[in-house]
Amino acid sequence: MGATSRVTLADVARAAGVDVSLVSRVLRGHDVKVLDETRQRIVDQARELGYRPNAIARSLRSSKAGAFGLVIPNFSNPVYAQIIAGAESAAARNGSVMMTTSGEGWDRAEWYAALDSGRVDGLLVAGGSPVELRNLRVPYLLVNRSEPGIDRFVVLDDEKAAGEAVRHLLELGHRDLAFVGGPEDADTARRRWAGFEAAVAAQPGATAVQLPGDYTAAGGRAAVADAVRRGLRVTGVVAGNLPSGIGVLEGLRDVGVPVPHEASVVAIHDAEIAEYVLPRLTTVRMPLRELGARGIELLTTLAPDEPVAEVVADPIGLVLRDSTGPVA
Amino acid sequence: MGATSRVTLADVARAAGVDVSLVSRVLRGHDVKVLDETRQRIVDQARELGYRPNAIARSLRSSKAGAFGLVIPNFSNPVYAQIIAGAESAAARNGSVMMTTSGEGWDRAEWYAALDSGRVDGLLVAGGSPVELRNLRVPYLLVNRSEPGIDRFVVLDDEKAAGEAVRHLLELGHRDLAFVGGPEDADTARRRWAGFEAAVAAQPGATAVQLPGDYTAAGGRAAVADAVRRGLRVTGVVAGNLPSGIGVLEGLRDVGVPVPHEASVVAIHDAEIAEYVLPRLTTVRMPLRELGARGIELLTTLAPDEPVAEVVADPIGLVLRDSTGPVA
DNA sequence: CTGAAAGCGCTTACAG
DNA sequence: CTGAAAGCGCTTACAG
Repeated sequence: MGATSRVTLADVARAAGVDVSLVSRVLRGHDVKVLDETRQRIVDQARELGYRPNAIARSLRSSKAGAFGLVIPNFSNPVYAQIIAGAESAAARNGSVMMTTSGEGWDRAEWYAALDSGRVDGLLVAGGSPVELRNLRVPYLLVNRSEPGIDRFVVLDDEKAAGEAVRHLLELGHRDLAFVGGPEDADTARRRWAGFEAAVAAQPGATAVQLPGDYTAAGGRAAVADAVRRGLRVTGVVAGNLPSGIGVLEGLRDVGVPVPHEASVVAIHDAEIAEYVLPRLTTVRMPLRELGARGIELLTTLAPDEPVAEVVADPIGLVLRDSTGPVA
Repeated sequence: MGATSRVTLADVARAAGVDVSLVSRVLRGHDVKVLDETRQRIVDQARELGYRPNAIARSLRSSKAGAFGLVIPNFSNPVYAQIIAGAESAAARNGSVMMTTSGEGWDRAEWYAALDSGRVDGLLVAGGSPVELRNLRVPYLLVNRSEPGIDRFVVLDDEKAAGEAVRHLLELGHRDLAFVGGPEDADTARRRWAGFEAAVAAQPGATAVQLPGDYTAAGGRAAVADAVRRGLRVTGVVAGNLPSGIGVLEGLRDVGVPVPHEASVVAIHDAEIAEYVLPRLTTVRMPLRELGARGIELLTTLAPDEPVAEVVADPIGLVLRDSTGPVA
């Protein structure tokens, strides 16, 4: 482990017989004009001693953390995994590490204070309470959500995605369509409903109804099962997200409606789990990686208080599996 | 955003008409004996100015990062979500933030250097190449794996878990048992096989066979399907992990063996996805949260180079669902 | 009870 | 081409 007293710039300088400032310049690979021999001595000694720059000291001096934070509500949603992957790649290109956290076990306020303390150059916020954001010093950006009164966010083109789902169902001949929504405070669900409704309205004779959901499998299951039991006529269902879609599959089974023979189901968002359910779930793939990457790019290029309201629209596309088919 | 020039201790000190050192002591809530009136003035001014301590400066001064890192191979495996959750809670209790990262997009060596630079007080390593670990300055601990030549790790009681799975199948009357293994380099798979074999051996007349897997659904599917096609007689299958188990379900369907009527399947590890497949998958729940939490505890209590080889054994337990039943 | 000083490990003008 | 100085924002002995 060799956690024995870290080697500092001063150690290298002493060993090489030069000043620390010269070591710093040489090792950082700056504009330095040094004798080849001196440079060699410095580089050799640095390697010999196993010198590693101290990021903390560098940060303090330069007021640059070399790190970005990503706040998510929890790690068990595959949607976040994709956002994280995109953000990590973009951060790497920037030479910054990505540090993702969900603040489980912390008091919200304390936790935000701990994050907002110079440790990161910017914060991507994909979850957590928006109230605390206002007081943040560090530049932040909402990803995959917008919030009234917050003028910095990147979202996906939820309307387009819902529209794709509807058009797929319409092409298969479905006319009685239902949308399983999300929780009250999810702006994504509102936009998806808007896209759903608009796409249905474009088809004469087609009807749109919204079923109350909460973005969970249990919610989706109950929503469709209840609706069918109450006599709702529906052959095409668009689920607001993946868990809902899986729930819808179960709900339809509960009430004896075979999928895709008597009803088709499409969910917004794609992830591996869609392959594992039965029938394999048709989805609309969303550019989540691209969203995460774009978030980091904006954080690195925008002024800290520059407003931004961006929509990442591509690539969005239907992933055809077994839960959709022609109308019976 | 107010990203305008951060407020420092010096600003508060000036406003309160005292020295920075006093402000530091008061705000840190140390042993300080101060006039109530002075303390009040300091506290008021700090709030008034919106002072937030700079974690970087504090770190540099105290050589304590107040953060722990967790390295995982990727975020899309639900097993890691549970480890992360446990680690975050434990870190919070310690007043430290947890920063999780997978290094996607980085060159391994560069990335380890970026992590090993004073940013964290310790590193929990649940993935990534072990070779780089040797050169690390920061104290680290392997979680959920062991590695030859590395004497710091916490693992789960994989043998016990496999044993539980086997005993469940034996109780149901199954005697021809198969284990779907993991990749060559997964020590967890070796331990699970050992536990499987020992438990089967304890039952006279029972037979154990190992099928080659790779911890993926595709691997599990191919393994059982091939085995059955080749004429292997098996009614009880233990899958080395969750994806394998889901694959086994599909493989059995491929070759027309109904589950649980003609074969039972149990997977090691439990997560929400087990509820979503058909039939719902019986699993052995592993203490992953506890593992993550224990990792952080050890990192905070152990000397940096103190060896540790710990097994987190509880709670391990069967989660009975629909993929197991009495022998036909 | 409070202040002045030193120093954590760097980087960046500024001299020479 | 190289060195000496200042300073990033803190904390912690040490004085008084």
